[in-house]
Amino acid sequence: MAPINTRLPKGMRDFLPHEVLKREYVFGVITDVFQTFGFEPIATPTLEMLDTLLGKSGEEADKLIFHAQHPGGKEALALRYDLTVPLARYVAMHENDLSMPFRRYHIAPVWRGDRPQKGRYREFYQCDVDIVGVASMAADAEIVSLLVAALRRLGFADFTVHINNRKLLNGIGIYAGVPEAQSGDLYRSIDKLDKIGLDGVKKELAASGIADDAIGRMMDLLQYREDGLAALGSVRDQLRGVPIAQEGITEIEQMVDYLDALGVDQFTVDLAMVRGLGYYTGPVYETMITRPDNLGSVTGGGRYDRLIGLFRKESMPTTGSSLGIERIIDLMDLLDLYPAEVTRTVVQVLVSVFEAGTQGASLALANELRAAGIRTEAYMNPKRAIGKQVQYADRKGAQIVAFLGPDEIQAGRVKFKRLRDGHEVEVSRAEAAQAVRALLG
RNA sequence: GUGGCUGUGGUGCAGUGGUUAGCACGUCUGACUGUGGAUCAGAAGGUCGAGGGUUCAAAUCCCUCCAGCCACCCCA
Repeated sequence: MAPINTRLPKGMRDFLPHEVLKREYVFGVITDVFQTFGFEPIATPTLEMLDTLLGKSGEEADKLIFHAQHPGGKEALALRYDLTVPLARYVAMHENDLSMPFRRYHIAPVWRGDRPQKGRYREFYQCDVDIVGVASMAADAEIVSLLVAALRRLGFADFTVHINNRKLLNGIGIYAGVPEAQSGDLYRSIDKLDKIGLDGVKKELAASGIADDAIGRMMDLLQYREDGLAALGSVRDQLRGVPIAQEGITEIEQMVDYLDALGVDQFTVDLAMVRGLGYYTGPVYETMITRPDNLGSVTGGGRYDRLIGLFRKESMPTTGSSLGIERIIDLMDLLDLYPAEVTRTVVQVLVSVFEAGTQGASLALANELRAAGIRTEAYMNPKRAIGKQVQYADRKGAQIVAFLGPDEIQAGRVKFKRLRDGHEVEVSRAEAAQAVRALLG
């Protein structure tokens, strides 16, 4: 009989034990940083009503939403596309039970019917942190500060948070005279500045049918981009007659002040950074790893003061970011950032078994070690040669093997061998757990 | 949705028209009935991604489809 073939849905993966252990380590570090900053955990269903998700993140996003229909189902359901839109729904639904401002984090899988490629999957985890109910740029600065802290805690050193502001971008569009309908094309082209250069942007804008004089004015502004923070003064002068741009610039300046207060300096003001999602209204930020530079951004977020307003009468100012955990994990491997205590197996001690008659004694020893909080596996097949049992322990990455043969049992003792260096000790049963701890060092 | 590359035992590969498709690693058994990454001997494991075509003959050439990877679009 032909076995059933084993393929997985496109863009979805299985994880081996050692991979899960690494992922859990990353989740753990990030969770710890989130909590240190005073954020609370929440959870929401993987499925939402389709209407909850549609039309929130932009047309492109709608096309990538996974529809999830039960054969007899009457209501249209979908797998969540991100954790931000569910948050907006959640806040509107539970506002009675939440104290404002509400700071929450959420680590969970999301689904996108995207075409997979490097660092990109159809099912992947996002780690979101958001502050609901604070209009001040202090909230935005705190989010950025948190992102920097989390990345540093994971061991990243070479990265930069790029900061821009949607109001400023809008203002630039207005100043250049680009019609509202074409602002999407405009932003998209600007965002590619790094990839295609000023000339490339110019060509793309022309191809989108944007007027030459508008392009010229755009180019004048984008030239300041290199100056980062220092560009703001020139841009402010240039955009003197555009109130929305002035507002955006003021927001950036305030944010920068707060970042200084928080001791954050790993950021840059980047006039050409645009975030694709449709709901952003103010500051936007995105982190680029600067050393290996092929995996794209590793965090992305911004302020979306109007999103919650789609789910209740009045909106609430909200800002937050998502950490792209999958890319972070890929990079952790690439840069070898895992500490030694992240091991390939959960097992610290493998208790070997010599013969059928001593299996009970081996189990009893395992039980004692477990009671002392040591992660212990008892080998189950007494017929298997001891050498093979040691080999098994070594292959799977266990650190210590316990030997408990007739001689030791007779003497009330036990022998432990540390596989890393072959070092062996023999101790009384009463000292077993202590000896293991010493060997684990 | 568009384009490029790839598809041979569990994994990584060789084999570019000619007898029963090879190799390495892994797995299993034994030499070794109280101790690991070694050595030796042996074994299991493949409808060569699928279907069609060309040919006396196809893993090899042609067509279609499927899948994977990479890039674009977009995004974490």
